[in-house]
Amino acid sequence: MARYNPKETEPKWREAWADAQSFRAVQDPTRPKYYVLEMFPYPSGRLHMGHVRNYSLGDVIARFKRARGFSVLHPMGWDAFGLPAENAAMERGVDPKGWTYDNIARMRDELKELGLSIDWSREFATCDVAYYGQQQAWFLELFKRGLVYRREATVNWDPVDQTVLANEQVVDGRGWRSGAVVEKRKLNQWFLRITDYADQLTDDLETLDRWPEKVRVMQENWIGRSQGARLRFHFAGAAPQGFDAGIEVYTTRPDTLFGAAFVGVAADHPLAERLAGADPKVAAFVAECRRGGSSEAEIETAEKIGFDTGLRVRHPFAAGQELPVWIANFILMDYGTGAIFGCPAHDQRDLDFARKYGLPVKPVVLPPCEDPATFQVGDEAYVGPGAIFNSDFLDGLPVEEAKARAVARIEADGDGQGATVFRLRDWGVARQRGWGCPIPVVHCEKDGVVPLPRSALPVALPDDMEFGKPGNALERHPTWKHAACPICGGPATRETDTLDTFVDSSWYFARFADPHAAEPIDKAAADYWLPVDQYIGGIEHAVLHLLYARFITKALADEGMLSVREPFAGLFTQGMVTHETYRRQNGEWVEPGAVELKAEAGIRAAVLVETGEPLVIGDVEKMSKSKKNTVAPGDIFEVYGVDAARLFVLSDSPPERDTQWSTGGVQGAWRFVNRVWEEFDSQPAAAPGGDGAGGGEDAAATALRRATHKLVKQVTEAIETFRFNSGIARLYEFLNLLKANPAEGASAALLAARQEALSAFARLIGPFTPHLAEESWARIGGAGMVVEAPWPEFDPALTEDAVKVLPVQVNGKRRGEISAPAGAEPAEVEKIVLDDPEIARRLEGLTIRKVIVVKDRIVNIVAA
RNA sequence: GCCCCAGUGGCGAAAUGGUAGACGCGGCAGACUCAAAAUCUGCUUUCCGCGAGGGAGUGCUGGUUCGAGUCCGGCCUGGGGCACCA
Repeated sequence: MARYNPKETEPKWREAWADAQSFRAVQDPTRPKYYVLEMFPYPSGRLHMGHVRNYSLGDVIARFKRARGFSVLHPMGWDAFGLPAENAAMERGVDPKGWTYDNIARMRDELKELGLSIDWSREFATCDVAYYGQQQAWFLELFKRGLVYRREATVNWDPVDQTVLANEQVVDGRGWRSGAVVEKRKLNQWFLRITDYADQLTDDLETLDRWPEKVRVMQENWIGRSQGARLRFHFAGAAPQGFDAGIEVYTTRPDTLFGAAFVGVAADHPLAERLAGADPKVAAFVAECRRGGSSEAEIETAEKIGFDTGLRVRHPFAAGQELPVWIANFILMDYGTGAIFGCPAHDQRDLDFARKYGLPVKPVVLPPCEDPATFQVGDEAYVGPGAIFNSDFLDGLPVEEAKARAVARIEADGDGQGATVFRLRDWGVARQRGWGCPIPVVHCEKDGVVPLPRSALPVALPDDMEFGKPGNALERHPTWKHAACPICGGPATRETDTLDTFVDSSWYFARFADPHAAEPIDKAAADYWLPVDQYIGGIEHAVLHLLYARFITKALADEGMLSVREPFAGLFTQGMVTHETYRRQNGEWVEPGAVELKAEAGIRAAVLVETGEPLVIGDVEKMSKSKKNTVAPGDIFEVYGVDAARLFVLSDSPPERDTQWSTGGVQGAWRFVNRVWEEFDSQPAAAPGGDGAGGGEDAAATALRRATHKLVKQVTEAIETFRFNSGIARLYEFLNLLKANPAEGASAALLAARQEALSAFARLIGPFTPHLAEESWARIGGAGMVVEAPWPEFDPALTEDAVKVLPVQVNGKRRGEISAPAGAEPAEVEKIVLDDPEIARRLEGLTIRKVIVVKDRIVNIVAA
């Protein structure tokens, strides 16, 4: 009996699958389709354990669905534009394109080694002209629809990467890649009108019932829809020049208007800027506000400061009442209208401001059970429900009703209207980078910004850009940008900004439906395959990629290019792969490969292999180069084979949780692989046929058959509910049972039962350890390959035991057990229990009050 | 501050309201071996007991229930997200 040799078997089966084109996706109208997609990788050149986990998870689903009779699409591609290539180019003087394609070649080999059930004929990279040329095509369509526009805007400028960042790419005031503190700059910028879809993007979240609640909440918060009203305050007396119409504010609490103490505007509000131009004191205050940083820490600690302009406005409801106009640093110009009315009694921030500057605090919402004569607001604003008071025509109304009444009055007076405001901003998509998808427009002196005609596509990147220094290599190129204006034919300059790489990844899933189509998206193919039934990736894209992809899908649907309005029907966010960290006494990190783990007196210790120096075992953290706690998948494959690596990464923790890589763990998986093989290898070739019933009856055979059918049921359910770790645990358990019923010396009945068990087992492990499954299947004479075999079925009659062992509790504590026929009625069970001498002994001296029998489960006797 | 999620052995974890700790890792003991590795077998929540057996136990606390890791209320700790958002 030979030890299982993955180095021989694994490549053999990968070749067999490739030869048979087992994973080719076929548009088959007679079968239900299933589209499994994992977020495609950036081609860094090295596969890491996170990839192994992500793609193994998807592969389990893909292989399972295929076996269940679905027509499966499981493609792979490369998110290939982006800064790392430019950085490599700058540091090492290589060409980003060559560097990227080399990396792709290397990673493709590594991914193929994983034995994934991918249709490689659909592979593409976003840096293929064939891909980004099509992207330019739909970009121009969106341009025509007015979803693309250009304006001067204050943008997030990353001084290290020397490019603009989207709001979503600024985390805690720093660039999400470079970590540099982001500066504010005014630039002419390209935007996609994602805000046109803000309502839909919020509303449709409700339809995504197979998305994690967490992700939906994060998107909802990010879009930040709020219902309120816009409302104009008119100046009492002469209005400043240009402000005859008054000041427009946005509020979500029109019900509290009678509690207004002031009107405030942002420091960069046009009114503040006008006043600053005329009054040095205002100018000085505005300048002071600007000095405040934008980082979270600075905002957190920044004191609320204000400046009384001396201007006054009229209260819209209370005739004769006037409110002072302040400039305040806490009001944001880019939210709402950049102006507010302050109601200190019912808004904490307004209250802090009012206390500081001695403004009146007048409560207008009365909390339940408070006396209007005595109710006062102290240091805490009252934001809860209640009845309006001190408010003229709103008196006595509950908050929600008062809001509606106040808005109705504002609208009747012509001073404003109900309004919805979003936190979401339009998506700034231009990047000042050479390694990206060119924006297909030219700038003509005569005709301005001119989109190119479809016939001028693709606008391809030049192959001879110079990446030796920072900045935009496309801009620097000597000739590329010169072009003819499509309108006048005169000289024009190409746009040298390229698109954010998140644009590239916002539609790739649709391109996979037919990656070679002459149009961006082949409608018939997309109609068949989309939406993605199961999308799998990291939680870090909860807002960025997943929001952009939803937006582009809706925009393309409105363009008639897609029929679906949501790209991903099911989303699964998997956890990270972590590892223990090790440090030398001097604090230096040590990689796991150089560490030997020991246990002395039951306590784990780590030493440096080379010198025996004791190491400090640190926290378990996400695998990262800086902590040196990475393990190269290739090294693991070399020692244990691919299947063991896949199995461990799937078996250790629930998929949504972080999983901890450990040498011991993968060794355990490796042991399982070998033990499985031993069972298959020990089964005689002449064993009776596979339905298990052929060998006659005996107790061991019957028990094994029941266990087999139960196993099929349990593993099937585990895969369907993403509880892969539990499913694998059932397989481990079952293997132990097989070992307890060895082929050697087995009866004919048991051999037949084993044959049935092994036949099911080989197919059940297929999604997890596909190579081992094939080798095992072949060993017991399975027809064809596992990838062609249907998923095993179970006989419900065999998943239920004929005799049930019921635990018996007395007053909720387990005191013994009895056997009863399955489905026995409570009265019958009760009799068995009370006749049991052991139970009777337990009940001595007690009076039975009640006997609870849960059919086939448990008995509880209440006695005193 | 607001919104999610989680808390179970030495560790990763498992348990339709029904025998808590399956399965794996680690550990201990034994078998095989000249020896080691590999492999195999047994034990491994904790306390009392030689034992049979018994007590306690799922972050804390109260409740619902014949019965709670699971449901409800209050708290503690950790993780994630959002936040001068009017």
